[in-house]
Amino acid sequence: MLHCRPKILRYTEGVKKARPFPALIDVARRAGVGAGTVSRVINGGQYVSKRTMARVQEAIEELGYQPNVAARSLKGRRTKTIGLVVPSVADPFFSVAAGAIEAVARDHGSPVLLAQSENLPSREREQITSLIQRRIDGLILVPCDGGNLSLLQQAAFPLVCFDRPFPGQPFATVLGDNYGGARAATEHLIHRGYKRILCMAGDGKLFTSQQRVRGHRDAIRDAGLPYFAELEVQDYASASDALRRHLLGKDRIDAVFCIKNLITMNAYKILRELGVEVPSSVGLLGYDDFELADTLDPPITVVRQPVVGIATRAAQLLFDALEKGKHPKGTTTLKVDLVYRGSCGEMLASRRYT
Amino acid sequence: MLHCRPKILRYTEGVKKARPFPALIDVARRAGVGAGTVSRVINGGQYVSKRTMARVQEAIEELGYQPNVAARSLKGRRTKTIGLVVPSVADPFFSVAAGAIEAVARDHGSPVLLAQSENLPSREREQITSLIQRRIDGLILVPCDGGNLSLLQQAAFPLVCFDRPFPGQPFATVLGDNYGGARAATEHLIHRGYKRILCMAGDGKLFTSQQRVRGHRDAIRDAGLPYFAELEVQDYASASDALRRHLLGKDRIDAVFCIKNLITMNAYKILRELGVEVPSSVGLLGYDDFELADTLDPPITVVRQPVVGIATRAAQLLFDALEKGKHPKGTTTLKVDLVYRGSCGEMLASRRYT
DNA sequence: CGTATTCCTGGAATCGATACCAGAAGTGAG
DNA sequence: CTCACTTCTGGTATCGATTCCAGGAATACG
Repeated sequence: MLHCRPKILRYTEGVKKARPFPALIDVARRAGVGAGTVSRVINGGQYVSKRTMARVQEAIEELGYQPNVAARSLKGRRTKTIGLVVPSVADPFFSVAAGAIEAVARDHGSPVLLAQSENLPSREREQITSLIQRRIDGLILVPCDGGNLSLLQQAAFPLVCFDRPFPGQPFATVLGDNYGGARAATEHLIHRGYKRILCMAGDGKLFTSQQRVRGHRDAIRDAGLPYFAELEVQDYASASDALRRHLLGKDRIDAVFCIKNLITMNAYKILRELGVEVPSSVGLLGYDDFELADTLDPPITVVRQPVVGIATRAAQLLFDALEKGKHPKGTTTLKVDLVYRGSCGEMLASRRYT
Repeated sequence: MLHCRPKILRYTEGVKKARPFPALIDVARRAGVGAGTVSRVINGGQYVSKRTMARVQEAIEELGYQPNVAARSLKGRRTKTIGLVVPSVADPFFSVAAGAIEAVARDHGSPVLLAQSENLPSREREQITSLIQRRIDGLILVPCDGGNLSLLQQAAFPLVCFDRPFPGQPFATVLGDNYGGARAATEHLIHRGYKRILCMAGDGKLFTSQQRVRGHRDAIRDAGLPYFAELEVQDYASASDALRRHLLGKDRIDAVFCIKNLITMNAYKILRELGVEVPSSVGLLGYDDFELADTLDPPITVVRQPVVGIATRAAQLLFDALEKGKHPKGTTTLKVDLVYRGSCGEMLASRRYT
């Protein structure tokens, strides 16, 4: 049943255009075999005789052949590449996370396409679009906006979020226990006798901030302490001024709870600058551990998130989806540690907050 | 001269396999036009009537069409993607650099394929191979080994190195002035009256370490001070012990010059732990600025590299090569600043080292 | 009105790897 | 030696977008 097969000259032997890389067909010609055979050798070598295999491998070697992933993924619908969208890789939290994710991805043979959203919805959209056009197999996302839902649903690749959930949507998500961590932190401050605690929340629109503020608030309420709205600072711009004001004016605060890395460091600077005694006149507690937190004077008590754990888990969930087909749903919340140092009273051993 | 063109049914209209994304041909059919026309609309729309254009754009909208970059780059030999290989993104220096590079790349419409080498030659090779197979348009590399030269030469895409040069090969390179920075640093220490300076060099095999050690050594020699080999510590493992020994034994040192971020922080910790008075009994000077360096007690004098400047320059060189075809060669060395704080004598204004 | 020019358009070959199919070659049993 | 197999091989359609080419439509110009 041979139907008319017109002989089409596909790979013009005569005119060799200067190609940057040799293609599979070049290997085939050099080894004197067909294209299919070379492909078989590359992919495991089932149904190829030892002799042929050796000849092909020699040709691959000689030409320095490198398979073209673009062509491969065009046919096979797998790019073996995952996407990662974070607000900013310069942020220590996300840079450590990105490093961990790259490590997992590499172990699975997939490089990472890195994109930064800067917490801007429009930027996030651009970046996701760009990744979709590159047909990534899966995406790890720190979402900053719910507006890209339709984009992602249409794309239909596995998606795992970390650090923040996708607003209003049950994608697989890996979080630190923001509420619990903040609550434990504030309870610790209260237990230490601090009563008027300034909560420096950074960007109040962010999920993590909101959760931590909530934990803080609940701890205050449950301890029966009065709640003061003016003791929650929800933006970066006015944070330093607010802290100074509350340290110097009347109704002075006696503790500061900082909800993020850089805020803690900034608060520490200001406390030093004003010559405030820590922890005796004002207590300081930060969210996120940082290099030197244990060396400052006094060492800073912090809530420590398992950054690598969170990122690694997210990556593993993604590859489970890709390789074992088990689509992850639901939220994984990882425990955080309260690391007692000296900035809100005497030092104790670290304790895992459950 | 129409030669026999057999009618081949390429895009089987009948059986529609469930494709994750609509293809260009789907848009074409929906709009009732040919494939070429859709392609023209997507790419600028030269030679397309307004009516057709509108119809096609409508179809694109309705289907949520996203061009497939793999197919595009297969034909066009441009992936619009660049590669970035750094030792580790978790390292603050490289994470800031990666952020800056991503920002430049994004402005040029190219996402970044991120790979970590962990300073391992074999790992570096794997990562570069992987990037080559993805046919990146260009590569930004922090080389850790010269063994991959042939690989990169064959690949023949533009390559820019930063932080370190490619061993023995004149690829385009952007560096901080390691020699000059270290020399100025040590001169400053000497000028302040310190005479017996411990140089903590981290991994002595790294280019940056070697250059900085050289600058340090030359400064010592030119000042007429005696040179002691035992005052150069060339590995991480023994660094802490060495420092402790030299602080406590006989022939005590009177200053420490740390060649990298984390080493400086570590040295500071040890100095505090031993209760050593800084700067009165021992001076401390670090390479690379870091958060809190200005807040420690005393604030740490450091050599500050223009990290963002270095990374941005590297990225710009790459895109100049890609877009304007001007192949960059040669080394760009950026100036570094000596930031006078208090850890080796009284504070002065910062000075740019020329 | 005919011809030259420009503007638009559809269709096929192409990029490089894979998957499938048909058939050749080799093996073993009867 | 034949038949039924398994093993091995070459050839080509296919993925999706671009880039040609040929030719139709529309306009301009003599």
